[in-house]
Amino acid sequence: MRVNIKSMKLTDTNPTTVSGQPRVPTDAPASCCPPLLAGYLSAEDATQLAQLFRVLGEPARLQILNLIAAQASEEVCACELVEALGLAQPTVSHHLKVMYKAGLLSRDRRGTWIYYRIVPERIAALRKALK
Amino acid sequence: MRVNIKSMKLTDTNPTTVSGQPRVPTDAPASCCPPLLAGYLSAEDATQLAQLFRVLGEPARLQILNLIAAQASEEVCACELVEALGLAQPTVSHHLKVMYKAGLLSRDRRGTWIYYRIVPERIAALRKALK
DNA sequence: CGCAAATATTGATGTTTATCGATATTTGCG
DNA sequence: CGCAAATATCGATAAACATCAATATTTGCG
Repeated sequence: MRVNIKSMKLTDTNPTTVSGQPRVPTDAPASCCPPLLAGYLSAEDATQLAQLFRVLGEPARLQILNLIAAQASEEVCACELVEALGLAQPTVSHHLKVMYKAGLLSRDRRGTWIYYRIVPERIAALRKALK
Repeated sequence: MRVNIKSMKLTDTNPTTVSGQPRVPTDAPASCCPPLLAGYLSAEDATQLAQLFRVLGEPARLQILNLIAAQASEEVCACELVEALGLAQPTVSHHLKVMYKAGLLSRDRRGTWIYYRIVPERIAALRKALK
């Protein structure tokens, strides 16, 4: 799919922060779905929730989360991940994009590097959905 | 180099119970993986855990869980699911098999019918892994 | 056994997606 | 601007998988 330049500015990249504040993509709701095991789950809720689980359904992505969580700084540079995961750079970039779009990661650009953090509320929402 | 994410080897059906006791597949460990966000997650752990999440990464399967949880009897007949989900019978059968093999569901055959239950420990393990 | 109902398997098909090499874009710096 | 490093996108490929129709298997019952 080819996105033209004008719409790209709006949909794809949102302005990066120069401060130290990580950002969260606008299209990812903070909490997604009602509890899976209590109450009624609509088809749309099921689709949303499934999409989130699917993001976690990839070993490399789980390892990314684990690697970030292991840092005292609570963040990790994308460049480090390439080496740590043993995957090609485009592959890592893809996984980061998927997780970012799912709202599981926030990003913070500092110069050439981009640092990723876990969005804890998003993980908590997932845990909550498993109630 | 291509990393081959090995799919679950579906050894065929294990013996079903004739008694009223639900069974759990032997190849599914009760609890799977160390916490995702604390401690070190090995590649194998990541693969195992990802496989579990992937099972949940399908709306129909989430709806199955939700439907079972909605029953006062805590169980549901496979035949009811076909109608409830609006999917073809083979498709439902497939989803049930996947969830059963993943240890998320237990089954109990009573005559021609097969009743499925949620395996709560398995869900709890998943929630625990999201810590 | 023979039938009917429930469930499972098979085979085919279309979609999604993980992966990589090649290449483009972004960013800081001199 | 021009260069180098980090990241993103593109295009291709292969694997995984959801889905269904057709068919097989299982089960209870008479």
